[in-house]
Amino acid sequence: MTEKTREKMIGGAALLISQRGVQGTSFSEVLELTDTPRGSIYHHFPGGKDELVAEAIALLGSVVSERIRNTEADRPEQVAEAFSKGWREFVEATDLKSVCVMSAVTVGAGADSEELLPAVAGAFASWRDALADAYTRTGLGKSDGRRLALTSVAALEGAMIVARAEQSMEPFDAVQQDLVTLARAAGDRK
Amino acid sequence: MTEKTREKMIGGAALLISQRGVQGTSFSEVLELTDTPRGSIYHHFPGGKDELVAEAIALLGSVVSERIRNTEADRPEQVAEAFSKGWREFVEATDLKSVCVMSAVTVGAGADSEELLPAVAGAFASWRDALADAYTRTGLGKSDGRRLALTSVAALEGAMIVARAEQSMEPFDAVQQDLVTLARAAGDRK
DNA sequence: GTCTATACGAAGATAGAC
DNA sequence: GTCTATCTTCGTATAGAC
Repeated sequence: MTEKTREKMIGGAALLISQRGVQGTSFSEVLELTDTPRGSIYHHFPGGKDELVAEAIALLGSVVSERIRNTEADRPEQVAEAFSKGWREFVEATDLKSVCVMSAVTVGAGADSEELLPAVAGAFASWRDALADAYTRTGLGKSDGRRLALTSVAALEGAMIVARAEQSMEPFDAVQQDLVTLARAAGDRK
Repeated sequence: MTEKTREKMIGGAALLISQRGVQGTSFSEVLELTDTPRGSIYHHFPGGKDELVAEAIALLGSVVSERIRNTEADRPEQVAEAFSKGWREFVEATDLKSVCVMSAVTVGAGADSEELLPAVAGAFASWRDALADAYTRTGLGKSDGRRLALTSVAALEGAMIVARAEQSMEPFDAVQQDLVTLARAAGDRK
């Protein structure tokens, strides 16, 4: 079950990174959480920690953009609401102890491994493009769609951080409501 | 010049934290950047690294909330614009290599020192209250003002992260424009 | 208040056996 | 593929002299 071990490690790393940051996540913790053998790390990830983190980025990047693409919506505000809802569920499921993996990697990227930033940027871009698509499909103009997509991503990344710090969902509620307002207003202008 | 050394260390730590994260910032780097004597660290900060980080949080917390309180604005959108402008200048001045200290601490907080989170939460609260005040002073209702304040903080925290990852100011532009739109719309509803 | 030296622990990474 | 053992580096923190 080679793939199983590898996948488990990646998933576990993603979860830990979102809760403790990249530098706060050690191999030992990943092994313990995922119940995987220490001897396998450098077999599965010859590139070491950076490679593991890169896989976690890729995993979350594709999961989320897939999810965006599968969103069914007739109106722009439904796109905003669905996107926000996905993150909200994640944050609540982890007891307000998580931020987005992308934020965690971005923050820790200055120390070493600046090479991970492009991977994060790629994930952000894929989310933004998928969101922009969804917005324009529900009637927004191209430039409104792209701008709203960018704002949606940024605002929710930030909401997760503020919510984690304050241990409160209020920032989330505020952002979600305002994103819906923006989307609706943009839709009405058409 | 006791205070000088201490202040320099705090300022340098704040800058490094915003660029490399908390765990990515070592005493050695702070000392090198600020040209301060190694022997003074535990004299000035008997609580060790946590105390230094706590001081950086306090410093930035009060600087920013002070700045918000000194903003002159007649209309809500001017509040949003001024707040956004402050962060934009910071990000551009550091060559798109920084995120907010509060984000950096929040991300790294899960690993150890969960005790720093309340300090971050306090800073966020002070910004939010100062912003909410500014919004209501320009005519918004209490609940609109508070919600918009929360969204402003979250969206800009996120904008800094996405901008850092993508090495682009576009997320910033999008967030700023949308915040202004929201503020203006809220003002017009009155 | 500042110095040097050092204790102590943790983490990433490698080597070689099985 | 997985194991154990170990190397090396680095960071925080402490001790004690000046």
